[in-house]
Amino acid sequence: MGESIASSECPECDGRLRVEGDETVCEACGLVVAEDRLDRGPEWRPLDGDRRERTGAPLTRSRHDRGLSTEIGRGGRRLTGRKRRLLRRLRRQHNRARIPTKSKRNLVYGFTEIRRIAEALSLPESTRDQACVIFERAQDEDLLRGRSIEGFAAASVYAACRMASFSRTVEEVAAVARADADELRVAYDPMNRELGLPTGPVDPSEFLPRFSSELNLPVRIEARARELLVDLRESGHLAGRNPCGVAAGCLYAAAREANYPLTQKRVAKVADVTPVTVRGTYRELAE
DNA sequence: ACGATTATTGCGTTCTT
DNA sequence: AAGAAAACAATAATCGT
Repeated sequence: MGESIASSECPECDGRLRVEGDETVCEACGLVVAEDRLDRGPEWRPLDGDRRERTGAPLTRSRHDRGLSTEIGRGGRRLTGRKRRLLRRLRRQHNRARIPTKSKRNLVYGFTEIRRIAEALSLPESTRDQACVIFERAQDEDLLRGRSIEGFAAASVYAACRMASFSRTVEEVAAVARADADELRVAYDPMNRELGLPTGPVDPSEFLPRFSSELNLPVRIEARARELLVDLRESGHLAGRNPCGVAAGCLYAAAREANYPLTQKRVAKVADVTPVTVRGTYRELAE
């Protein structure tokens, strides 16, 4: 067989690949491996009323005007002073007209920040756009007043990741956002409450691929850790525990089982927990 | 405000080289 | 024998309810 259609490992980090919407993304690093947005029927635009009469270029959620903007360039410089002044005036007025209201301005700012965060986290487009949807809903529900836009931008990204089973910790998001972890939480809580986000508890297995590849562990160890995880789940041992810590503990146990050299300290570090926590789930596994 | 989980710190023990 | 890693314990901080 010539070129295989679906290789199942990420070319960057060997993480597992998953199809999400039009994209094939790496669960570990979020790299978009393949994109295919040709002829997939009507564009996916949730929560957007019935305005589906437009046609044209693919729309993106992450610009307030969904990419349908026109700019007046400053290309030719072979103009007389009078025409240059005219053009300059036109350009200024045009740019003003693009942003009709104050609230739109906030949207623009929020979307810009979301783009920036999503870029820093190498998130797939679909997740980024989902974050924009969430942000816009939050503003429509008037959740923003008295709270920071940056916090909501970060929280939107965090929420979108969780909804895509792509969870990042609030610390990870806050690290690249212009908001700290507290701001993120202060924004996320009302969003989760008022918007009724479909986010169940975070499954520790969502962290296995990323941790595993950061530690360069063989795939068989990650697979074994996944098995240990379902054991824990079935015996009800992971209620209320930090999912990162549980994932780290399973990786450690799997490595030790295979006599693969991996210290508690190292897994604990990539999982952003302490060795004590790793040990906690490790001994749970020794039933 | 409460109970459970986790972090932190310190220290005697076990494993590796 | 020396140094690192894992285990243990007590207290403080944090989180979910």
